[in-house]
Amino acid sequence: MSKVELSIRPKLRKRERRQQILLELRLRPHVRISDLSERFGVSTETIRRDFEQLSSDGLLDRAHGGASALAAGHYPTFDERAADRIEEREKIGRVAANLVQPGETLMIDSGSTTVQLARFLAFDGTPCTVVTNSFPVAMALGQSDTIEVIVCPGDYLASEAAVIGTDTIEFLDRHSVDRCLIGASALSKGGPSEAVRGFAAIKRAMLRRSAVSHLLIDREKFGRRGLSQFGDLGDITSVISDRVPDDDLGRALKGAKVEVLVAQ
Amino acid sequence: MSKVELSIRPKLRKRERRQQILLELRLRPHVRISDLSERFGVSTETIRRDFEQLSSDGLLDRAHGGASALAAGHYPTFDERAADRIEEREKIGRVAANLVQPGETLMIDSGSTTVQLARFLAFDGTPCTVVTNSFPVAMALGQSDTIEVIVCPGDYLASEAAVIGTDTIEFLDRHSVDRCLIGASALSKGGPSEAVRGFAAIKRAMLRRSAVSHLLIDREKFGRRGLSQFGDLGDITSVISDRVPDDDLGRALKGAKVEVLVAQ
DNA sequence: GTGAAAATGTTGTATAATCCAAATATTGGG
DNA sequence: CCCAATATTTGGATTATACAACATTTTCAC
Repeated sequence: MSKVELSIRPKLRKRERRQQILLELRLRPHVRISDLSERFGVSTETIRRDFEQLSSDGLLDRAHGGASALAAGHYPTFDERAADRIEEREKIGRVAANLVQPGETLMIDSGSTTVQLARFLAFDGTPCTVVTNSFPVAMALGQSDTIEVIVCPGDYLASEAAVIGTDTIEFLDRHSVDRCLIGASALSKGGPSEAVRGFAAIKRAMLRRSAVSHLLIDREKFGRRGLSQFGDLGDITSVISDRVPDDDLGRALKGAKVEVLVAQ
Repeated sequence: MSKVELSIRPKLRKRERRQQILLELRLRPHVRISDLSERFGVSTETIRRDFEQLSSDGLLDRAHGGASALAAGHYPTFDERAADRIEEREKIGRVAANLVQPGETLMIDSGSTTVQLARFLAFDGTPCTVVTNSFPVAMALGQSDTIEVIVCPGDYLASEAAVIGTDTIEFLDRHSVDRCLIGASALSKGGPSEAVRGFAAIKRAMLRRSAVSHLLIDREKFGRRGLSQFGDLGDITSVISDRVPDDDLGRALKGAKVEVLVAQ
């Protein structure tokens, strides 16, 4: 009777080498195949196979000639996000950035569309003060020296590179701003909703603390429903998207007197 | 008489693109030339030329087919380009990570050495709770699911990717931890000091709120004095460095009963 | 406008990395 | 010790990238 050792201990040499690769990637963002093969004294094919498996195990990202550590947050790589998809988000972000008047105070939440907004805001250099719970948003805005960025406290959520929790909510509740610009996982007649655990409360707080509220959302999310609703249509001043909502949702928005801005 | 405008405004398009590249590298560790050229709608040669300059400015690392973020933790600004001495910092970080006991609460401040510490802590997976004002530290720790990361609020300082200010100090003062692990710009007989504006107050608060204090500092900084001193030798439990301090400083440390740990 | 300078694009060639398949070496169980 | 399974190496065809030289476009001061 053969033991299950075969699967329990799938050979030490290979395992050890792959562990070393992962360790290396913790310390440097990128390793080259040629360097590793030289260092371990194995052929490049072997390293390539290691990369292949580690990559399919989701432990690293492949690159031509090497491999890199996984992105800190939940940012899809270039190949994942379709070229047209990011274009839509850029358009939405640009339109949203144009809404901001010099000297205003803002709240911006976490999300791939709001990061685009942040990039345009930073590029335009519109002087303003922004409160955010998102690392990428803060970093994008930080490139402009005319924008003051205030970061919320909270529990760090690595998958989204943002902070959440009661500290975050309390902090938001101590501030008041002219506008908030937030994303959502879905928008239906009932209102906007969010799939990421912990984000709904953040968005609710931002809606509560700002005079004007903009929802940045692409067409894909129309009509859907996320895990938890964080407001109803009446809470939103305007929706910014890449397409006009269909009749059903469109009527509901009109009924709730929500302005609809379509990018391009 | 020609104005100096030529150097003042070296074209916007290129500058913007390069900033986008750097931002992208903050969000993910590696970018490909092909992806960037497609995204910006420029030829691969242009991106290659961007990489070349950014690399010679010490802002990124080149790789075959792309570029990766610098191994050092804090994001270098245009004026500074000291990217080496990584090995020493890694050693110091490893030693510091070994000091942490499972279940402890920590405060970790911003700095290139403390980021190395964070990487080792995350790699070891030592279960603990960390309060930090540094984005890179939070992101590094976030890779481990055994570490709870609490981020401080505050004004975002882009050059260091960290938050500072009264919100940060107040937040720190509402917490108490077992250990703090902090860096410094300099260490002299008079005590540790810091060159970055706004950081001294953070470090002072962390020293105040923790039972045990470790100073992570490489040999280059011995005997120097930074802009503002943030404590005296007696405030420090131990110094972790890559070399024993010289006689003068060494005696002072011994007199103040500061333990000295030397990495390798 | 106009011309010079900078930035970008294009092309061709050298170099490097990938892929594939077959041969060889290594490992662990019996 | 041998066998079978798995790793690893090797070589050559294919593809991607690097680099340099030159052509083109854009920018901006005049």
